[in-house]
Amino acid sequence: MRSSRPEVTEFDRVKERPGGRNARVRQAVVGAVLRILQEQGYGSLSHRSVAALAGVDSATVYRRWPTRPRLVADMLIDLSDTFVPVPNTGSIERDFLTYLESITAMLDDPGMTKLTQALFVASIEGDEAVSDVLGEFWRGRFSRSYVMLERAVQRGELPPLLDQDAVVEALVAPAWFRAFVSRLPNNEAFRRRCVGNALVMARNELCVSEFRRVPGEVDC
Amino acid sequence: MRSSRPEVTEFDRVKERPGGRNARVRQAVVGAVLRILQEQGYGSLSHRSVAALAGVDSATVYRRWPTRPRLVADMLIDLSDTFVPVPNTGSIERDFLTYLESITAMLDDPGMTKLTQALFVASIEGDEAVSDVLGEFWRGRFSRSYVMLERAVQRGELPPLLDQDAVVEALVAPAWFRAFVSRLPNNEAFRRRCVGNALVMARNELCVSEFRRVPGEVDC
DNA sequence: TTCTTAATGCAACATATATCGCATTAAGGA
DNA sequence: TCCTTAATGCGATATATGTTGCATTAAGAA
Repeated sequence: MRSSRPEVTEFDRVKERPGGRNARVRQAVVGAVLRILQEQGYGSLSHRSVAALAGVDSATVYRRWPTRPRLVADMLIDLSDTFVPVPNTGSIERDFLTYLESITAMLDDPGMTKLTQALFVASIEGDEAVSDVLGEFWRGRFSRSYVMLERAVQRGELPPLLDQDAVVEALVAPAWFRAFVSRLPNNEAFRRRCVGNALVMARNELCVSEFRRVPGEVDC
Repeated sequence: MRSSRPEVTEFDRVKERPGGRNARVRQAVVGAVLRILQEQGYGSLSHRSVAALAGVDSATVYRRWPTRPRLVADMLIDLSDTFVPVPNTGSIERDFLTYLESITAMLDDPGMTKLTQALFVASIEGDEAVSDVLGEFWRGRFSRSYVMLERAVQRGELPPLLDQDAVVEALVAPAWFRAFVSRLPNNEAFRRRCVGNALVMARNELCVSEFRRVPGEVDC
């Protein structure tokens, strides 16, 4: 079954007008979305509220961003600055601890908490395209931290790493888990334990990932 | 400033009627919430849809559960059966792997995915009381898995553990992180790596958590 | 400048969500 | 059994959320 839409040649495509008013409206809307999310949270994000803050008509917002998750996803594309700076202290232990402290500070900051929660909800409520955008966003954030690992390898603090995701996940995943799932407290002892775990993992990566082949030697 | 509500004695408290119709309505509503969440997801959960499926009036649902997150939280209180069985294979390595496979299977199952996502959204959109209920729910789920650790300690596979949360988090937090944040693929190699990491951590817990006091001996 | 037309603003409209008053129902006690 | 009254069902109402038609505006090309 083919669509009932009449066939069109490529020349029939809509002429887009990316410059001028088009871009101005997008900038205003996207900025309004960010402000509303940080100051009030996802529950206060509506096409109406965004339109009012951006100074455009709500019908315009509806036409270009049919759902709330798309508003969030499009806002995110412009959010190029990082939330979390990647430290460079000269020691991988201190780098890890500083980085994790920044992550947990971000997860505790009210504005960032609201924004992060909004990304979660948008990712869940949105369609496949939206969750792809958000997943790509987070992967980009965390891949920036790989430079910490590379510097440590160059300094000889760590062996060459096979899987950088694995080490960064060991460092930060428990903090996210506590913030959003178990809601256990996120204190200094907890962060030190995560740092120690990530370090052990990075130093014994081969052994850890293939533990089943050398069952007696798991702890290296 | 005191409330304008007239003072009341304890005897004036509302007489509750927990049995009979009261309980019947609650059971019908809570069951409807669970069905809607598993079959359609949080986006389809409305007081109207719940009322229709439960066979009660929507005003009744509004009166007893003013918000959607409260519907979810109250449903959860009745959900006493575990999502994830705790294995007992006789080997902590196999226990860990089986348990993590169950977790990831749960995170992949469509019905459970919708339900879990709904818990997330409800926790974010709801008030403090709701997120407390959901946090308590998850902590209860994961504390059931401590028995795996205790059996391993009794068998002599693991040393006595100081912090069971830490080990379980090392095992499961990366899977949650991938499912909801980075959306990286969740394959066999990944799960084995998580198991190996949790094992190393459990076997070197003291060393890991206090790495800063013995910097040269971090890898034990 | 003038012309074409995509995009906007505006208003009317439709539907969904939430609240309230009131008559009716039924649980639990006398 | 009858009585009291908390809880429900029903309808009216208010507000929020989306959609559509159309005249107007302004970007980009001639």
